[in-house]
Amino acid sequence: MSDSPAAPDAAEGPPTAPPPGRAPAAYLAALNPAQREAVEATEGPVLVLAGAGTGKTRVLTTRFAHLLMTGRAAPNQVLAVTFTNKAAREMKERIARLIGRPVEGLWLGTFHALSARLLRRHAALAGLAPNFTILDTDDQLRLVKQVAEAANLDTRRWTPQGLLAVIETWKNRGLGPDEVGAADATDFAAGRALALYRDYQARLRALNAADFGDLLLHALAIFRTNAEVLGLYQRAFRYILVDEYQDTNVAQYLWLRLLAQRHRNICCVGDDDQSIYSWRGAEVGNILRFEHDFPGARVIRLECNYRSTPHILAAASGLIAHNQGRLGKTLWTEDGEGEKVRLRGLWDGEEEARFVCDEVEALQGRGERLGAMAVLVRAGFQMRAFEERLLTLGIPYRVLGGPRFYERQEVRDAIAYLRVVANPSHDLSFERIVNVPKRGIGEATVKSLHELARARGVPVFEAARDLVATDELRAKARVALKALIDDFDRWRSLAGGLAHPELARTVLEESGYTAMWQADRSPDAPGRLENLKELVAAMEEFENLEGFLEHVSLVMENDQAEDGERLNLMTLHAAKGLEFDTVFLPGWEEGLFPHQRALDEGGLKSLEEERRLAHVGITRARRRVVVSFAANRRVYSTWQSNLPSRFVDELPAEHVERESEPGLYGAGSAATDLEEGAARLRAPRFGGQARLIEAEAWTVETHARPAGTFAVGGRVFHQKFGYGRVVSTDGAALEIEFEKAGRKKVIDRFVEPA
DNA sequence: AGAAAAGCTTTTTTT
DNA sequence: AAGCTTTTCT
Repeated sequence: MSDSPAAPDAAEGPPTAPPPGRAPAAYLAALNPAQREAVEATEGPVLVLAGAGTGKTRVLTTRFAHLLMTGRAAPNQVLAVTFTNKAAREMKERIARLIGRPVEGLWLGTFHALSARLLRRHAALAGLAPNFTILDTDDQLRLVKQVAEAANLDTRRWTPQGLLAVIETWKNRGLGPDEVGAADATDFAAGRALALYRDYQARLRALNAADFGDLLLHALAIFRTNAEVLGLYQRAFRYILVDEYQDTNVAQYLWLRLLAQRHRNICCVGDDDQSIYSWRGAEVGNILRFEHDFPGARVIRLECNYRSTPHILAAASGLIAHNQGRLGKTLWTEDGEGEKVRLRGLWDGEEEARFVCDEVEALQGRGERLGAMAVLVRAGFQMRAFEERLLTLGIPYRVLGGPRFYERQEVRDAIAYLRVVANPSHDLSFERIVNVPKRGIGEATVKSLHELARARGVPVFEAARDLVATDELRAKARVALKALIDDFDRWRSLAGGLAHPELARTVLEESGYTAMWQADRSPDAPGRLENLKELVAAMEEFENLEGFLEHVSLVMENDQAEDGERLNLMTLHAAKGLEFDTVFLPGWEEGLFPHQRALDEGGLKSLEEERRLAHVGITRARRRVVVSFAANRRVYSTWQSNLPSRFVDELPAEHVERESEPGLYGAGSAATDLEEGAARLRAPRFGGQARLIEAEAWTVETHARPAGTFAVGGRVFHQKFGYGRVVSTDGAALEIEFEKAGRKKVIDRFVEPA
């Protein structure tokens, strides 16, 4: 994010009048009518429902440029919010291209980056100093763990991760500890969760730190309690643009609503059919309720698709039409027919990988670019089979969306060192590296450090300084700790005279951190050293160490170089926003996609989200979609037989080319026993016609078990969980207390009376 | 403090 | 099954 110091109050001032009616600017002429409407509807609340491939980004950036070029707003009077730094960067570039020069002083960035910027200005109002640190996920977890342990929570029964998840849910909904009401209660930790949340927030404040959720929450709290500050920004931002509105959570919605209250010129762009992040707090409801939340809102639908062929579009539309809760759009295209969506059933996951990779080679042989093809999987573990096969065949590929650069252990360790150099009171960082590399400062030592620091209310680093002057510690630990403290003191004194990348290099050398990895003989050690070099190199772009550290937690990412022609391999989630000529969608099996866990835990809502995910997958393709499923798949240790996904049947038949091997529908079934399933599949194979009929008959049979076979209290048997008793029933959903596996929710067709 | 043993998990992921 | 984390042992 460009961080020009433009004060919001300086942004007030009469905008220059729009130029009198002339021929429409060239940038408008390039739009279709709906797009143009979305760009020109500058006043009042506007919801742009932008289906996949309908030119969403183009509308957003053109609208921004339009506001500037017509003089409706100065650059710092527009607030533009995105979800990822990548999206923000792209938008900035495209605006610059439209305007013809780079624009400075934009309030364009992610919710978090913008909130952080606001919060630095008004930190005191949130009880923080302006130089507060932003915790990453690792730090967060460590802190939650400390809080849980300090409160004597049984962390086996109630994991810190679980507690963090509860806290994040509250934060996503804009609830600080004092706003969590009875309705938001959770039975986590036997009702102690709220108190722990309070402790956690107190610890954050003591550390002068904010986690990601806090950035929004604190900004929100400031807006709510400080009319003056809110008014300042309400007046400053004449126009608000929001990208990916379907992904906003409640806190973000409230944030937007407060800021938009005065001018009411808020334009949200999104697609309810591409909402796939509810599990991390996104509320589809925000987009579904837009007209209600912003009365008088104009809704503009972008339905002309510039990406895919009619068959692909029709398949995607037919599928998504099975969802209930949606605003509804009809995508259309002027494109020529193209190929139907191909559908292929295979014996197992390996055969599926073989099939897909053969297809990739065949397409390559026909002159298709590898980089224009992608394999989109539901879950990470599916990738292994493809990688193996691709390596065998020598097809170059890249995996998108792996662990991010700044999430890597060695990068975090290095940053922790630098943080402690810059700020001795960064306890979490100090604790992280105090014994990395190993110095003989063990758990016991750290614990006493911690206790002392807490008792005296000083940073751990200070406590360490005091402690080494005493005989509290064992000689070995004391000497090591003393040496570390001296090191840090020395590095800090160096900080003035040394360029910060040079300082970083020195710290990593002298601390023994680099040496630790040089001595490490594991295969990934060289890569880690490489990453450390990259980190130091990345520092060059910042003016000083502080500047680097401020940005690192929010906006650092792995710049995956576009290194030539490679097949793209990624999860469906990671594919959102991308497009390819050819898209392979493997693993369309019940239990995998839709995922069993979504089915078990979230009911219809989750099923619909899974379906949206399928919709996202199909609409990534420009020209070719190949859907496949495997009858058998090895999941962890055991073989599992699977049915084709229900989504397969929801693809409209007239747009699908079924080319499955005979006999592959309907493997599995009540015969969860592998032998039986395998025997069925080894049986003589039928011709296409017969096979389909068999499959349908089978489907009817499995879905047709009469409801009410299971009464509360009845004893039942489940293939995976064993014997149990029915606790309650809710249609097809049974809650069963299993003798071995505990209480589970299962679907009735997976259990039988015992 | 460090090594060995035991245990646990395993959808999706940004900031 | 495997990889990682936590617990237990020395």
